[in-house]
Amino acid sequence: MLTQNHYTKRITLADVARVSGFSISSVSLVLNEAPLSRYVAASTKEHIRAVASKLGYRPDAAARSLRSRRSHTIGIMVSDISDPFCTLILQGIEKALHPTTYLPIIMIAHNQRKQFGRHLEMMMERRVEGLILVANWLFGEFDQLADFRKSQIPMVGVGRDLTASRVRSLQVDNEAGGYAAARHLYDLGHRKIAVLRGPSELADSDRRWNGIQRFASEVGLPLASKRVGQLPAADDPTSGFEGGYRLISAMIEQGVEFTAVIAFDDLTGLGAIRALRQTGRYVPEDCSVIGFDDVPHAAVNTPGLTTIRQPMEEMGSLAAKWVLDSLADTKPSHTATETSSLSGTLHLLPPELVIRQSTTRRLIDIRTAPVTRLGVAAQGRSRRKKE
Amino acid sequence: MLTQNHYTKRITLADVARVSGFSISSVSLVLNEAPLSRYVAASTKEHIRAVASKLGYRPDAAARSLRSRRSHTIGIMVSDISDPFCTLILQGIEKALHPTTYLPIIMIAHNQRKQFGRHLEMMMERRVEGLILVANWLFGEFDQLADFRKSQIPMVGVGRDLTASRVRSLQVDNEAGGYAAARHLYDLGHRKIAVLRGPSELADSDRRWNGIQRFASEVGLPLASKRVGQLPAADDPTSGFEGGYRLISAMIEQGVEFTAVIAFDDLTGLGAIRALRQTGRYVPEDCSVIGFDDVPHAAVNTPGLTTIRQPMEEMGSLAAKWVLDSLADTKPSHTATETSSLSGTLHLLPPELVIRQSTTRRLIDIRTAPVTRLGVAAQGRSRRKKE
DNA sequence: TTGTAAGCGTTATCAG
DNA sequence: CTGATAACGCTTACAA
Repeated sequence: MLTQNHYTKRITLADVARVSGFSISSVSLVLNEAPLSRYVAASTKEHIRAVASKLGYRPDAAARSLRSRRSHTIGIMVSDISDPFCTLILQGIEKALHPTTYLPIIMIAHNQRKQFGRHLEMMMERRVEGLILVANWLFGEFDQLADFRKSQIPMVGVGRDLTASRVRSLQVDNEAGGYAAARHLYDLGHRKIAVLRGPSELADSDRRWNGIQRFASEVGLPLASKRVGQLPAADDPTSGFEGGYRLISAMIEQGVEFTAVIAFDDLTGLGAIRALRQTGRYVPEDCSVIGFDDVPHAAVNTPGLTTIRQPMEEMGSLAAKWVLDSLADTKPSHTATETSSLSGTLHLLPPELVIRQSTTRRLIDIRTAPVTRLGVAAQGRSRRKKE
Repeated sequence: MLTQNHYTKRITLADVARVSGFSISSVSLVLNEAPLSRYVAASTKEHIRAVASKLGYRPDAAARSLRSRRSHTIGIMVSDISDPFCTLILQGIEKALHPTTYLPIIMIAHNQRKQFGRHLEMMMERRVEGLILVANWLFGEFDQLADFRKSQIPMVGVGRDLTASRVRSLQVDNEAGGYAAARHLYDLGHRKIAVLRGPSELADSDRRWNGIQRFASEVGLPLASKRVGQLPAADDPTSGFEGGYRLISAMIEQGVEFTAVIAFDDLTGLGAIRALRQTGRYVPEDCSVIGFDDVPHAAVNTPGLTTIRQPMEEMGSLAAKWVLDSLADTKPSHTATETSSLSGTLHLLPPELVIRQSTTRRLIDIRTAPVTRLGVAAQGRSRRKKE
């Protein structure tokens, strides 16, 4: 009344109290359905609620969290929102957080160091109660992470191994994925397999490669170095398309022979397909291609891209559950059994081979293979004449 | 000191004041670089700042916004985070907001009414100062929108026409897009053009169709109804792939002839390609396909999908600028020249034809057409023999 | 130049 | 069962 506000008059608890004729505290109790509101007369409750909604009362989040010292928010730092990999993880996080009282505060770093730092800073200021780091590509160490650690705020990383920054992390088992990819192609009869490794500064790249090598050595399959390419360093996850295209084009130009390609990720695989197609080769008839990730692109391509699937949504949900669990555990007064013992942990989830149409038996065997092996949506029915 | 907090002792202004030996207000002035801090001795400033950073002081966002009555946040409601369409708009918004002091608060509705409402509610409670609605698919009217209007909080919708809910909106010119698509195919010599319309409950669907019809009637091109299909209602934007696949499969099965397809969106176009391929037809040799949107899928498909591009990032930035402008205009005391006069406005941005490899001259003309017309990355060099 | 003090809208403790 | 009242951490007149 005194400080008559210009335009946006906000409805506060005091207003509801005044209009309803009850005290602020009663109103607060009722509207929050606090335990003590049990003793409030039903008629009173009803009246208060009616007034509140008639007035359009909405609690002020800032005041509430100032007083209660709880923000009820969980910070989600996403390195790149245009990458479907991150996006799907986000979806999983969202779903897990939805039934809780926690609100995800999403911030986007656009793969830029400065933004990471700035946003971590804001998350601290907003007093997030937990932090999930969704990283698809590079992710360095930041001062703020140390502060988060000190504040005992539960943190978990998804997508990348952030244990070096002492952040508990969640990731697909890249080694197993590489192994599965190699095995799939080998089982289809391929022996000359080209491998497109990821950029060297990505740890995943090595892990997948290790898996491939492990399988190869188990079955005695040689991996000629002329058939192994490596994507250049890049700070953009979609650069794989271009990279795959270039590497395969180069191999073809140099006369390197291969009947199958293991690509670092789906985009790289699609780039490979483009290169093959442009030189008159068809996938999968002339060459099989397998990707990694199973981003949406893979399924809608023709031919559908066979790939090693990362359970992205599941990863997101699991990460969210971890922080929720930590949050629940945090109540016990003494520091419990050292939650920090988990901080160095890296948890691996199993990948899954998704067979679509981009991989098939070596051509020489193809006539004898049952058509149904190619799957429902196989596009190979009217096979191109061999010239 | 009194309420010795168990674990998370927060550093407050009072702490900095005590340690530095100055008063809370001085510390506040200095750390905020407030106008009045001009009169503070340089040495004092330095000292205060040093203490603050040594102590690891971080202002409490809740307290700050409670006191200042400003949240410095802009709410972004995204209908579906897994849709690249939304994601790219988001990117644009982010970029425009980044240089400002406003923090985007992103909420994801997963295309579910209930979530929309719930999240709008939370945005009100968090006292967002502006609201951007990023909708790719359906978006109904919500009670909360009325409240936002009442609170004079600037709102803008991107992607869908929300003027029915009296929200100023920003959208691509769908009619022009449809027109351009039809024209492109016509110019390539196509006369039997199949059209896959979007779901009837999407207004965009009609607009694009109107554009197509307008062009057709201008050049006297008949659009036989047997060549026109319509996607079924669906609440998932990726359903277009399936839909396009089905519609084209059906047309083929019924012996309908066509040499080109205008798809409602890119996913629908990719579905069409899948159907064509599965019946032994190649794109673009046997049939051209044009999409709409230019989501990332379009570029990495082989053949690259020709499409009508929506300037999604630009749309996002523009939307953000609009709310920032409204925010700036809001200062003048008297209600200015009715900002609300804009509330019914629908702003259209021009689409852009992006020619890739999925469209080409009608086969009969193809031998005479210069190869360069197909673009740099044309995959048609080793053309399949006609059987 | 620096300090004092009055709130911002809630919640929670403690009397009545 | 209901009502004062004291914080929560910060900003900002106004005093000194």
